Amino acid sequence: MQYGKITIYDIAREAGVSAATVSRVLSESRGVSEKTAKKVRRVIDKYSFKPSSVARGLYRRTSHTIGIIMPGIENPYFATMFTTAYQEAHLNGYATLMYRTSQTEKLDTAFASQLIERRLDGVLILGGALELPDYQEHAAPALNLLQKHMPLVTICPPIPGVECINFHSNLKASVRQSVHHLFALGHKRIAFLGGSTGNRSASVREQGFLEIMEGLGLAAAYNYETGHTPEAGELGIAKLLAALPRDSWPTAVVTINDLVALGAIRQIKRMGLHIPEDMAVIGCDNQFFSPYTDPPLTTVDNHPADMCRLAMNQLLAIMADEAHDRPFTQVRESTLIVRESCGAQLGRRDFEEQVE
Amino acid sequence: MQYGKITIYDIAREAGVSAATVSRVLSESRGVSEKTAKKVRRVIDKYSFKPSSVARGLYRRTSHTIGIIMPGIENPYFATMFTTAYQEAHLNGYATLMYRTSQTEKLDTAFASQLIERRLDGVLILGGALELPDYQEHAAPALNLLQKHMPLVTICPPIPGVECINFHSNLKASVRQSVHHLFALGHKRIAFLGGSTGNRSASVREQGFLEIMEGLGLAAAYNYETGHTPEAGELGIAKLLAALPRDSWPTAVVTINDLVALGAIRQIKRMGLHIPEDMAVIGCDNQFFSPYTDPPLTTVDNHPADMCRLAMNQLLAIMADEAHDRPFTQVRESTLIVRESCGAQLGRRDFEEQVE
DNA sequence: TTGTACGCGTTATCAG
DNA sequence: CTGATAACGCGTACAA
Repeated sequence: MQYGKITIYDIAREAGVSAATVSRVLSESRGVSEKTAKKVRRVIDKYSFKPSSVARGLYRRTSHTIGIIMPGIENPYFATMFTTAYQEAHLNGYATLMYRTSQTEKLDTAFASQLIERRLDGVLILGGALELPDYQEHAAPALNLLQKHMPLVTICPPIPGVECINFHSNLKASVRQSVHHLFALGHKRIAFLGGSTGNRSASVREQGFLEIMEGLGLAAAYNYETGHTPEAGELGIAKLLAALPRDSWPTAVVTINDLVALGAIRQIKRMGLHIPEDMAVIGCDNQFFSPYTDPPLTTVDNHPADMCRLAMNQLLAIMADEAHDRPFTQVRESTLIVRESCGAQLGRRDFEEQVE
Repeated sequence: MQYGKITIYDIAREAGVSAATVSRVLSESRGVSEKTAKKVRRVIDKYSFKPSSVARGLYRRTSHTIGIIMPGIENPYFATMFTTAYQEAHLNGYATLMYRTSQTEKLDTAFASQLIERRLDGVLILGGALELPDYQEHAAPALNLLQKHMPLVTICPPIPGVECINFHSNLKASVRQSVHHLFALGHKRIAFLGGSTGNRSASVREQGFLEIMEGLGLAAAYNYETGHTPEAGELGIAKLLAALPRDSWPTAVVTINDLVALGAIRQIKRMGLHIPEDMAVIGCDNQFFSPYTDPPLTTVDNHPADMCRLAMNQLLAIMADEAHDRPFTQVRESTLIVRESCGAQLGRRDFEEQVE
C-alpha cells in the first residue's frame, strides 16, 4: 500500500553525496568521477529510483505532452486517426493525452481550461469535436482560448470564428466522385443516407449532394437525421423506401459513411433486393471491413492517416520552433475506391427500363 | 509564437495582492473579502489565467493521471475497452494516458520507467501487452517494477512470475461453448483458425480447443500462426482447406476472433461454399460488425466493457485508499451469441451423409 | 570533481 | 482578511 516516494535527496543522503551529484548522474552529464557515480548508481538501482518528470516539467516549463481532442474512437475511422497521431508524437518523444467530446462533454471554455491547466505543449483537434449545433457557440470561444495558451492544429471543416491551422478533406468533392461514379454507371435515381443536420461535416456532404444532383439535373431523395451507425443505416433505408412508391425507388444510395452502408446493405438484402443489381450502395471512409461486405463495398478514402501525419508534424514543428504559427488551411483530395457494390463490374446500364 | 506563461505572481503583482491571495481566490477558499476577490478575478480573466496543474502536482505528489498499457486500438475490441476505461477514469476526475505496445515497443523495464517518471497514480494493463513470446522475459520484470511504484491492475490471462490484481475472461470455457454449440448442431469435423503461438491469450484458446475436441472424441484440424486480422482469416482458411482432401474438410470453423471470421467468410463464399450449409463459422468478441456479416455471425461475447469497468474501479478504489492492494484474480464467464452463421436456425443435422 | 543556492509555480501554515 | 514563508522534486549556474 505504500509506494516509494523517494527523491534525489533520499538517494543523495544514502550515497553520501549532494542532490546535485545525483542529478548529474541521472542525466549522465560529465564532470562526475566514475567512483562516486558508481556509488550513486548503486543506491538508485537499490530503490529503482526514477526522477520525477513533473518536477522536471516545472523547471523546464513543459509537460512533454500533446492533447488530442476528438469524439472518441469507437468509430474505427477515428481510431485510425488517433493511432497515427499517437505514433507521430511518440516518435518525437511526446506523450498524447486524449480528450473525448460527446453530447454531455462539449468542447467549451471549461473543457479547454483543463488542457491549459495541464500545460500541454500543443493540441490537435480531430473533426467531430465541434460538430453538434450547440457546439458552435461554445467551440469557437474554446478554441480561441486554447490558442492563446498553446499551438493548435485542427482537422475538420473550417470553423467560423476561429483562425487556426486547419487540415481537412474536400468532402464536397468526395461526394461528387461518388455521385458521378453512379451517374456514369447509368444511375439516375440516387438517394443519400445518414448523418444529422447540426453535424457540420455531415451537412457539408448533404449540401454537396443536393448541389451535385441539381447540377446533373436529377431529383434527389434523401434521409438525413438518421445518425452515423449501422443501426442508423438499417433503419434509415427502410424509412426512406417506405416513404416512396416502389416505382420511384432509388437505384443507388450514397451513405454518409461505411458504417451506415453496413446497415443499409443488410436491410436492402432483407427486403429481397440484390446489390448492386436492384440497388447500388456506396460508402465513405474505406474502413477495414469494407472489402469484406457482400458484395465488397465501393467507397471513398479520405486518407485520414495522411492528414493526421501532416497535422501532427506541423504541430511538432511549431513546438520545436521550426515552423511558423500563422493560420492556414490545407485541403486534401479524396480517392474513390471501386469495388463491387455499385456494379462497376457490370458496366453501364439503363435503369429506366427496369422499372415495372 | 509567444504563449502567455504567466503565473500567480504576475496576477498578484498586477492585482496588488500576494500570491497566496490569488491562490485562495482560485481555489475559492473562503477567507478573502469579496472586494479583493473581485479585483483579483478581473486580472485573472484579463489574461484568462489557469493555474498550472504540474506545479500543483509537484506539491500534491500526484499527476491525477492513470496509465493504460495496451496493444493499440485498431482492433475495435480494444477500442471498446479503452473507451470504457477512459470514461470510468474521467468520471472520477482522472485523465488517462495511453501507452501502446507493439513488436518494436515491448513492455520492458525501460518502458515501465516512462510511466514511473511521470508519477502516474495507477496503471491498467489491457491484455495483449504481454503476449509475444519474448515479451514474457521482459514483461514480468517490468510489471514487478511498476508495481513497486504504483497500483497495478491487469486484464489478461494470469502472468507467470507476477503477482497482481488480475481480471480475465474464461477463454477456455468460451471455446468450449463454441465447440459444444457446433457439436450439438451435429458438427464433428471442426477446425480452429487464427492466432499465433506466442500470443498467450491465443494459446489458451488453441490449447482449450484441442482439449475440448479430445474430450468429445473428435479429431481436430487447425491453423494457428495466421494472425488476428481479416486478411489472416482469408488466407488461413484457404491454406487450411488446401492442405486437406475435400472429403475430410471441416464442416465448421471456429475463429480466434470476429476479424478473422470476417476474412474466412469471404474466402469460404469465394470458393463457392454456402454458410452455414456447407460450412459453419463461429467468431469471438461480438464486435459491432458481427450482426452485419452475411449470414450474421454467431460469436462469443467476453464482456470486455464489464471487465474494464470492474478493473478500473478497483484501481480507483485502491488509489483512493478505499480498497486493498493485495493480489487476486477474478474470472468473467463469456456468453454465446447465437446468430445464423452456424445454422442454429436449421436445427441439428447429420453431416456424415453429406460427404460424397 | 563536488556542493551550495536558487528558481520553476503552486499550496498550506502561520503570523499579523 | 491578508501576507510572508516553507515545502514539493529537480536542474543548473556559481562557488569551492
